[in-house]
Amino acid sequence: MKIQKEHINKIKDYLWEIPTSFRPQYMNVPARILASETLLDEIMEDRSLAQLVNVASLPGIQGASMVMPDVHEGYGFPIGGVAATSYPKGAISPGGIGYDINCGVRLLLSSLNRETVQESLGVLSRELYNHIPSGMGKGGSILLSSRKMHEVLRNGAEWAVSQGYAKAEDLRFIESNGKLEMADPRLVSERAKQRGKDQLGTIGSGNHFVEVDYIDEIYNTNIATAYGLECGQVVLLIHTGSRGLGHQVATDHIKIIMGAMEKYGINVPDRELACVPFDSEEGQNYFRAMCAAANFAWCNRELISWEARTAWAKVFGSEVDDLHLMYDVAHNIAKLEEHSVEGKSSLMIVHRKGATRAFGPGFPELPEKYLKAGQPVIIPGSMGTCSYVLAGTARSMEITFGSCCHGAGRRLSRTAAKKQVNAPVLKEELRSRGIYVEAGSFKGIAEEAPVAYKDINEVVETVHASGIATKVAKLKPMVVVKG
DNA sequence: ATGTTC
Repeated sequence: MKIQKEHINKIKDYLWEIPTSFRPQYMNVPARILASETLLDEIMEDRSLAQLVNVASLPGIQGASMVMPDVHEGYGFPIGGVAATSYPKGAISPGGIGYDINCGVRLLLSSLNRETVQESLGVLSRELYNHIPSGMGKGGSILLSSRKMHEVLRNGAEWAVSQGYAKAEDLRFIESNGKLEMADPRLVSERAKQRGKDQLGTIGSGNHFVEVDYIDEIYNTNIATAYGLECGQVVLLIHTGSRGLGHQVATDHIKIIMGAMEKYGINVPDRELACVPFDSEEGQNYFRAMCAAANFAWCNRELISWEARTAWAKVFGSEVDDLHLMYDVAHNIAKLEEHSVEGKSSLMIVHRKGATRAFGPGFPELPEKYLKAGQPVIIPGSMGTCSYVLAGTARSMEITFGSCCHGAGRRLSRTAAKKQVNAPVLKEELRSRGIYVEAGSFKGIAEEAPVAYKDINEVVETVHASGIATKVAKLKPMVVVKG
């Protein structure tokens, strides 16, 4: 099934729709695309839209299946996708969350400015690289006993605080306070726990990174002030997830759910969309295991922050009590949330895969000082390009179930990128532009080259212009640490 | 994304 332009209707600027009449035999709702004309052309080159149409067939799906402007194809669901299903009988589908459960990003703020750190960048990049293990299969300095693993899976970021690795004030600035109460560690397999036991405080590989940036431009002074952002300020960006543990949770439960579908009479057009009713035994077991893996990921980002703070103190002096958490947002997760479709409000299971939550002003979970501004939305660009901070809006609740894009989004496969990119040359090029790259392998650099990604500016302009989030600040990189 | 095919 190849989707052509003629199948897509323009609803309004930046919003497109494939109606249910395209595949009436299985689309339960329309499929919607948030994109500029340019990005839509790019999106049509891979299988993203075919996958988006498939998602519209999920049992109990509400409103529309949706993709953000950074969408690209993934396992079953497109990455950059949002699907809300009715609670409690609608589908839960692990493919709608992805293998890297609670992959997410956090932003830490320093009190230093660009000029002050300039001379220390070489030392800083090496200290960060040495303190934060990166790369495929890499372990860290903490080895969790099975008792402690249980505590991490149960308590998330809170565990890091209880062990003295983090400040209690961090917790208020993490989505869901870094802990999903539904987590049940007993539903995480022994094998998943084994894979994860030495992975706290490690970034992994692929698009995961730790980056030092400075704030290049402020677009909205009021919101920037509420978030604590100033022009020229040095900040730290961390992007990673639940590592091998979350991957194993997804693997284990996808297998179980594939085997259970038939007994619930569920038929989906792609086996990678495997799903069961949320309130079924298999659905609950997956969801509770997913929550535990999400907690592991939050604890992981907390431990990486601890390592970064340690490296920071070493370079800038131990008297610097710096790097305060601005916010930590998940972009691969399912959440139970109240949303409104056609004027009727109800509880839904919101699957976000490569999409961040972007709740508007007044949302009670927000820290008090962000209440009027709305939820911070952190959007990393590709390596060496810029990143953005935006704020969620009331509008996002109307069109995207309170969601926004999560990054630049791939446009070339990893294999295609490796063919096109000369990694040592790229590293030199970035260095000549003042960007220090510390990476475990040239392979990683080639796969993450800017040419392999969409234009982050175009993606951010799209979400800003469509009103689902509002631009607050632009970040430019100085140091990139990768696996 | 991932001890990149237990």
